[in-house]
Amino acid sequence: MTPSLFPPALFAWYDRMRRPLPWRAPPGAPADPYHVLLSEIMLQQTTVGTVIPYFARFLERFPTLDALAAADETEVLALWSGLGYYARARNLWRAAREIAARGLFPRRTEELRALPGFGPYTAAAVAAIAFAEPIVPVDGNVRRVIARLHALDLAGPALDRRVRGIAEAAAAEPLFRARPGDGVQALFDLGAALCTPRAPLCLTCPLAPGCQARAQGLAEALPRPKPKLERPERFGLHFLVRDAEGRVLLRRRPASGLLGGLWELPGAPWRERAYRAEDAAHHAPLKARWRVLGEVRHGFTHFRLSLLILGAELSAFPRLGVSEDKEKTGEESALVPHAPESLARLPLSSVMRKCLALGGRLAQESGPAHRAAG
DNA sequence: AAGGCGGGGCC
DNA sequence: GGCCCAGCCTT
Repeated sequence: MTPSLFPPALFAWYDRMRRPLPWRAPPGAPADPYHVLLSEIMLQQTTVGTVIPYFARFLERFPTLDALAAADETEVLALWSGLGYYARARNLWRAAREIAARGLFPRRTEELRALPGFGPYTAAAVAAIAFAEPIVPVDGNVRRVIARLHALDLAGPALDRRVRGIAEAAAAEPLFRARPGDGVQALFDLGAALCTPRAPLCLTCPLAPGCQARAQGLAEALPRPKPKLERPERFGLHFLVRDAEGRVLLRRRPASGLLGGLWELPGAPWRERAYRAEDAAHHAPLKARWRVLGEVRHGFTHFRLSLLILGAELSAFPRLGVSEDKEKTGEESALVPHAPESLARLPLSSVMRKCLALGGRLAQESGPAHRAAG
């Protein structure tokens, strides 16, 4: 007897417990496709609590999909600053432009899948939530719920294949076909509130009666965690230099790759060996009396980063930006002075905002320049 | 199939 | 500290 993914108890629980998230329409009302699209892109590998303030700011600045499509890519990237996975911002902007140019919002999974940044999950989620297509998007929540409901003691691609098959079969269940958007969001809420990765609250779970992992005492043990990959340490050396007006020298990273298109403090390439303050002479963007401002640590998905930050104050910047556009030649992009009040509207990563926060120490303590790190 | 791609909240 | 999150893309 295969358990149902969408029993009546699930909808009853959802109708009582559903989270009033800002992109959700009131019960019974149709969801705004633009709101659903925007939230789903933001929610990729990102928690609800993190997304909510970003979602609000985006809607305030870009109330409609057409407004987003008409914006500059850089402004979208700036509004995305701190949210991470910045390719999402570019893809979101490109997707909005494609939809606006076409004049019709794609409604089916197949059409949504063609938009940039729309993989199998996001396409299915938008189709189900915004357009009531009976398809079950498989995210981390759904994978966990299904793995437990069917006691799938698998991992990796094998688990994904089984889960996908079960999700496709579940899409045929009558209760789900009557309320596809509520059905998938019920699974999300279930995964967030009850069927949690650790310490699941099976006692009040509407799926508990049919849950095979629960019956076998395996609920918390499934799904099996992926083997952990090691995170190597990398080191950088960056320079925070200000002129008398408080302007900071920044450069733009290449448009693709890590932190693509974001501004950063000039510095030396990130490497496996630590830098010392003495390396300033070789890597500094200009001649100055550099002081150690501090060390900034930051964790990325696949490596840890430790940045040594040197600072200096100049009365005025020397002539900068010899070449207008060096990016095509593969060289570093030009240094550009930025006023402090403009930083909030600039595409900046969280790690660089940490570095800039050390700038407060520039104005203080007028002691002698440090000669060494640590 | 595997790895690059952010960041923060939680235990 | 490690783990996980409403994943996608490239190789």
